Amino acid sequence: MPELPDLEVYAGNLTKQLSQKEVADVFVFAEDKCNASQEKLQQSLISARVDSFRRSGKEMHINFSNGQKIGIHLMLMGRFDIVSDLEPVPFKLLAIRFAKQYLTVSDPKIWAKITLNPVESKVPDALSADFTPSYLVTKLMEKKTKQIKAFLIDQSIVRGIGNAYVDEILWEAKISPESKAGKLPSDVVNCLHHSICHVLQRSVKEILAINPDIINGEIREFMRVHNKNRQHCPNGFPIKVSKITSKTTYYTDEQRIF
Amino acid sequence: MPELPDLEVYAGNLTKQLSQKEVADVFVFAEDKCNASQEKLQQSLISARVDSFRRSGKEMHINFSNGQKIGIHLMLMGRFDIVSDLEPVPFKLLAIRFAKQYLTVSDPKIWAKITLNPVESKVPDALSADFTPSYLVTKLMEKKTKQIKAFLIDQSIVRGIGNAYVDEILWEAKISPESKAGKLPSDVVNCLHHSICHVLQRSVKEILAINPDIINGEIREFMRVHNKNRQHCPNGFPIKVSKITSKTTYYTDEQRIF
DNA sequence: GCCCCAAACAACGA
DNA sequence: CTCGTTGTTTGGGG
Repeated sequence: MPELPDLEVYAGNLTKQLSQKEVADVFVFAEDKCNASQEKLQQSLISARVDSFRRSGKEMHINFSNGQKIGIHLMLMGRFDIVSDLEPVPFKLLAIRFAKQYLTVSDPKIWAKITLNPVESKVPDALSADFTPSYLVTKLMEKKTKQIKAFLIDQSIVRGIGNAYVDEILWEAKISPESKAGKLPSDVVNCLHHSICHVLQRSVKEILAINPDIINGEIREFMRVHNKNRQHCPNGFPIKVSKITSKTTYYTDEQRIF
Repeated sequence: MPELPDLEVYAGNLTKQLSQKEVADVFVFAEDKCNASQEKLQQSLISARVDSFRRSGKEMHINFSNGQKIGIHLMLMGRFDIVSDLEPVPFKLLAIRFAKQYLTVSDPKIWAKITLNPVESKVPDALSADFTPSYLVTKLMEKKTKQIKAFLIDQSIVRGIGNAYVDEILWEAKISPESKAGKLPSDVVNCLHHSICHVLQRSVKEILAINPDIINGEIREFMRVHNKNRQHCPNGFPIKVSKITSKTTYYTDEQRIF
């Protein structure tokens, strides 16, 4: 459910709520969703303090004062909660106990993944400085026959863009999702790069404006086209729905195909 | 160009013309199209006699009296010729000299392939006894999501059917080329098996009736639907043309989709 | 709304 | 009308 902007806001709020807190205990409820045992996590984390929560692509990274890290991928339905009692939280995968509260990671589908000390990805994050226009050009040429929508949500090309925000980005850039990566003119590529950064950063602000303290759930009401509740985009064009590479896609006739 | 029925007729005619003839010499004009050098072929074949030419899938096999074999795949444009002088034959890949004539294999695209002692394929030939209805059923289930046209021309499933005859077969069986392999009812599968054998064997006779001595070139004028010169099939239905898995396909609305 | 794998399909070259 | 290789898309499952 959460995509990059949601996770970005969660990171700030979780950092605000939990930084400097000392880990009292760690519980793993689904060993097969974690690359380390409960014992290993306890050894690694107990008595360390939280430094920060940082988003990396679609994962959340928790950095601890002793240099240990935890990576969490929420997949489709995972969520964070901060609770005083574990009992009421259903579908728990992980809980970290602090003095008088717990951070839980839960997922009714049990698809979320927990990683102790995840390796740094070499793929640029969509909001990182190394995701440059020239990197984008190079990859577009390498993947010239790939549909631009499939290209942008491919986490091995750029990390963080998901199926909802890619529609917003392509709509803002006025590019049809079916365009071939290798066919975008260079002015359109520059426009696309700008739209990626602009849409994602603007969405962070829009989420904060609606729910400044959010650490789970999604806010999508501000979306321009990837939005079940709209029939028209802000320019008044009717929103169309179809499947592009098996994924539900919202777009309008304003978007040019290349 | 040549498909199974053409090759079947070539095999009979080449056997008729060349069997018992003794190999005087062998010339290889394109070493990269052959798995053996000219010297190796000369050592293997000189002074052996031709036993027979036999079609195997879309390949021609020449069997020699000393147990050696040559496999020839003509690909799209390759051809056999029997000539008294090599000079006029363009695009030669291979020539076998007999007492006073040559058998040549030529190909303007240089795609044809020559194989000394090809290994026997374990995939059944479409006209062999091991291509049974029950084999067909098994493979249809294994490849259940594959389009039936793509299925039938896949040489790893059954050898010998190409893009022209598959259209004739599917038209005779009244099966749409887009049908999924796994969805054919069992009576339709039996009908399909019968059509495969019937269309191919009948076409051998039709070619022989038109040109009994043919050893190259193609005869397609008798084709019911895969035929540029027809607008209607024999039943009067208009012939439609489209692309199925990138291949030109002729069919009519008589053919049911499963 | 996610990611993975296997299988099918498309694009290109020889 | 042919085949092989590579990369992309599809479909099913967790």
